[in-house]
Amino acid sequence: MSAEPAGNPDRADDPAERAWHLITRLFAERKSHFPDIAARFGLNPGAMHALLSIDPDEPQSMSSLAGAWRCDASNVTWLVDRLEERGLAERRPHPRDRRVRTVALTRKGHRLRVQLEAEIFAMPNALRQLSERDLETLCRILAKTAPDHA
Amino acid sequence: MSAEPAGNPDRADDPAERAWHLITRLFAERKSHFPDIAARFGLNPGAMHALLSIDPDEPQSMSSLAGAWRCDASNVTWLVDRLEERGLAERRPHPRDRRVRTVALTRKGHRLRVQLEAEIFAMPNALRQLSERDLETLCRILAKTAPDHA
DNA sequence: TATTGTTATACTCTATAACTATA
DNA sequence: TATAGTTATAGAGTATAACAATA
Repeated sequence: MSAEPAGNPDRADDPAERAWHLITRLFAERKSHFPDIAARFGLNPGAMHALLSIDPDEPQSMSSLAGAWRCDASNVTWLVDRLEERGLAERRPHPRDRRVRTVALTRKGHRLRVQLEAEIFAMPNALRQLSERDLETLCRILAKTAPDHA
Repeated sequence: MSAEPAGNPDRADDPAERAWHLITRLFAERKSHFPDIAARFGLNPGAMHALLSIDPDEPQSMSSLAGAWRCDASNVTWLVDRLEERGLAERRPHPRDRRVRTVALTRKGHRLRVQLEAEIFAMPNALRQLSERDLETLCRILAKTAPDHA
């Protein structure tokens, strides 16, 4: 949302808040570039979101996309129409239920998605400036926050 | 964009990429809640973005907002109209240039913004689970990435 | 004459309701 | 009868162009 870094100044003495503030600041620097990136690829926010969130490996039904995107089913129809027009996605029949249509990225859609991800999730330069040792420490600690951490 | 964590799997051996992957994963967890939060406050994405990005301390001109929001000036007129209708922002005359109108948050707008920020930038629980010692280490390293780091 | 902001207008995006096909 | 998806339609949001006021 805002390009401003986050964090409650009243809790600057809380190390968890301070850490989160620093993390959001790192992310805010990227976030401000999103509209430019989308425009450069000729994508509107909806198409960009769709392209990034369609599972590249497993086709999903229209209704599951409506759930994931939190929008009406009729809007999924419209959005997928736009992606199909650009050759980025395609509807496929469901192997068992003939009512269902699944959506998959085309080869072209895949390629665009990869390019898009590279720019959207590009690492901020600020991180690159840290020493190898600091980066390893960062990874070790942050790994503990991952859902699959033992 | 996507709720998926980011990072290039091909570079999993690069500690900077690994660290960034872990950070984006933390942020993705928050990002997925944004639509709910906006809906809960009765805000659409445009209004939420506007409320968060209007400088609470210094009124800005319509044209500067158009630049910041990367949209047409006529859309700023429309958007600010909506905020004014809800009593969240108000137009003010510019002290010297009578062509210019500046936009400022009302007291009500300020209050809503604060509430909004608290939810948007709420710290993920995963961070809270780290030890005091890990959090301090995190802060020490991340502080080096801040623009004002000596 | 150039710039700021608004208005008139059209186009894009999204939702609601009615409909078709299948289960 | 219920569900998946589309179509018809209306409404919200955004842009382009013409305009009024001021510099």
